[in-house]
Amino acid sequence: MKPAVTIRQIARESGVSVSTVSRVINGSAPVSEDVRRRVERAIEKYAYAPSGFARGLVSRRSMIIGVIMPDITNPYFTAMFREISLAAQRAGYSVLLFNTGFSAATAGETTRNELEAFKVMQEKGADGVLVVGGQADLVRLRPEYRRGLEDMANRVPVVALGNPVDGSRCQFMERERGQGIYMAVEHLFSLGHRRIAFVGGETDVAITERRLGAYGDALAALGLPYDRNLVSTSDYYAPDGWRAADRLIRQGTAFTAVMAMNDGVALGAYRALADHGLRVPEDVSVISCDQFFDADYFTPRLTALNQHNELLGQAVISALLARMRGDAQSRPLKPRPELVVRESCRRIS
Amino acid sequence: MKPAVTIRQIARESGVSVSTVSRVINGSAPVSEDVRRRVERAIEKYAYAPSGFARGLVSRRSMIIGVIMPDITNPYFTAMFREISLAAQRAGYSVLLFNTGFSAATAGETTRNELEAFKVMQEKGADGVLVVGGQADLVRLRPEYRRGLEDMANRVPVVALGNPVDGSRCQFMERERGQGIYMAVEHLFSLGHRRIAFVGGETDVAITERRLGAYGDALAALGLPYDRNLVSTSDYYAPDGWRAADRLIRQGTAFTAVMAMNDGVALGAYRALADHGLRVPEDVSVISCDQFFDADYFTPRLTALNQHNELLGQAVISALLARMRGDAQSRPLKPRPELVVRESCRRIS
DNA sequence: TTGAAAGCGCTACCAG
DNA sequence: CTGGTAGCGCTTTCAA
Repeated sequence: MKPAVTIRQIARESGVSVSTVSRVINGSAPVSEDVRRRVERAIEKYAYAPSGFARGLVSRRSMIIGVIMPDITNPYFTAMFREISLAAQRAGYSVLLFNTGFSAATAGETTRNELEAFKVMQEKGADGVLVVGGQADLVRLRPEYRRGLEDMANRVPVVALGNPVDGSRCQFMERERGQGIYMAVEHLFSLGHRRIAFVGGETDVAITERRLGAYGDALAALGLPYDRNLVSTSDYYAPDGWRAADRLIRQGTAFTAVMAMNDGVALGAYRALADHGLRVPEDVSVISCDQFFDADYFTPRLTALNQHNELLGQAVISALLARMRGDAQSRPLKPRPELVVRESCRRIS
Repeated sequence: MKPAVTIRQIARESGVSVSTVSRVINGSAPVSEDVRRRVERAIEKYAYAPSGFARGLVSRRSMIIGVIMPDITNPYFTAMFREISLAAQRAGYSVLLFNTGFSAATAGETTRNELEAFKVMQEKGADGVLVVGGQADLVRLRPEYRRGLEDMANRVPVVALGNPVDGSRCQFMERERGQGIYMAVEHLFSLGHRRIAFVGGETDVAITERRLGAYGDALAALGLPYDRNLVSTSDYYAPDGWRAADRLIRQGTAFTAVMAMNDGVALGAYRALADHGLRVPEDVSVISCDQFFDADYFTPRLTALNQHNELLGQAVISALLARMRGDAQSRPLKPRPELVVRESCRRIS
């Protein structure tokens, strides 16, 4: 590897002082046209890239935004990440991504990863950090986590998408409060369904609890009884949807419709249903509470709630950028869920 | 935001010199037990995090690995990223991820993003960088790209997963050379299929060209004619699979099986087939050339080539880490594709 | 419009 | 085993 070229070499090469080179790089003060050109030529010639270390040391800015997520493999996070990354780049920032592997089931071990991420963000001098899900999504946080999060928030602006912790210095933003669930239950109800199952999601995770709560409330509002045998939780992916639906079917609970936590879970549910000779939507209707990318390509096309995760991602990064700028806390837009009716739900009797 | 605490404050607080604090932080020299404890207590008390800027400036290491990918939304990249991220973290590195949005169709604009990423990696002092796909995957590279890549490779170890460029300082690694395609074609052939369509993928992208080449070769080896009406390219996602398959059907070309570029494309093809009243596998068999996460949950379960993208991710990051260590170039393991027979292909007449 | 010089926080070397 | 100190490459006064 060639040794990196420094500002001094550029200065020497163009016959000016380092201060002047710095000025042309940052446009921080007027420089004569002639000098500017000479300097730019030298920079070009040596493919000079100013050292972020040195810059950061004096400017106290890294132009790095940290993003901490549990599982980039999950389309929900992926969709958000894409927006975050895009907005960050547009604003001139690079993104340091930590994929923590956090899951409620393994919180004992995976919390370490999150704490480690918090520490690293401070070390790298991130100008702002986004905590998306993970332990922040849990109903109850571990004390170490709270402390770690707070330590970080004391040093750098942080926006967390998760369950609010009061007295915290981070700004918390929440996902939908369950309004979408009402729409879904009502849709199913209007189609004649009375035995509506809920499938997928992990207990203790705020979003699951919230949706389950909304599901119960919606049933109650419609005068339907709440039957706990109709809820089969597991996790957020296709295998979990399969498992949860399979369990539901085997246990013999009668139902005519299933609400799946998201498209992944719905896919698994489709599969489990088919395995038991049940057709969608002829025998069972399926609706997803969180649409991913391919709902429109499922067979049958999947009726789903579009939670506008891209907008959520945009909202979260905007809030962080605003916070970094020191702007007054803008009222964050909370995307409103939208029911997209496709082919997986059917009117019955 | 509280001002960051520095090593001097820790030194003062624990009544020792900064050198000593540095020693306990880095374990770079023996320190008496008593002193070590005092220092550690102070570090803990102030939640001290050493400045990566200052450290990097002197040590010339950032403990950052850069990853440049075109689309984190694509499960192929996502699967690789997860492995990369995991291995990097294990080795003590953080990951700076650039999602460039590169696509062959918009190379004109998106190449800028890649070049920008190269520059940023140098500025941030990445200790190594991984270029996964993007323009590196194209059959022909733009000169600016080559230059940008080379400039970066002159300063930092880089491993690129893509079409090899000779005379380059980056280490190139390639994805499968089409062996899997033979297996797929043979499988279909052995099931009695003679009219095998190829769907999805963008022309000019190395992997597509390679697979198309292998497809042609396999047909030839089996004594089957190559009918260009049987190939319908588009892109790598479900909508593209739909479009390509739909076009194929509408144009009236006869076929009994389709090879889809990947699971996303296969999903779209399933959909297009269904839209035309064609059943899988009764009327048409479908096979995917690149299995993603949910093949086993499709209905019917999707027969696919497992290209072991996770292993690829591991191979790529291992190669980079080795390169960073200055190890001799280890012969990189190239995962061998594996045909996973499920339910989407059927024996015919 | 330009240059000189003082650090930013840390590591590493040199003394002791 | 410990402390002092010289930079690392840059930005930012302060003078000229």
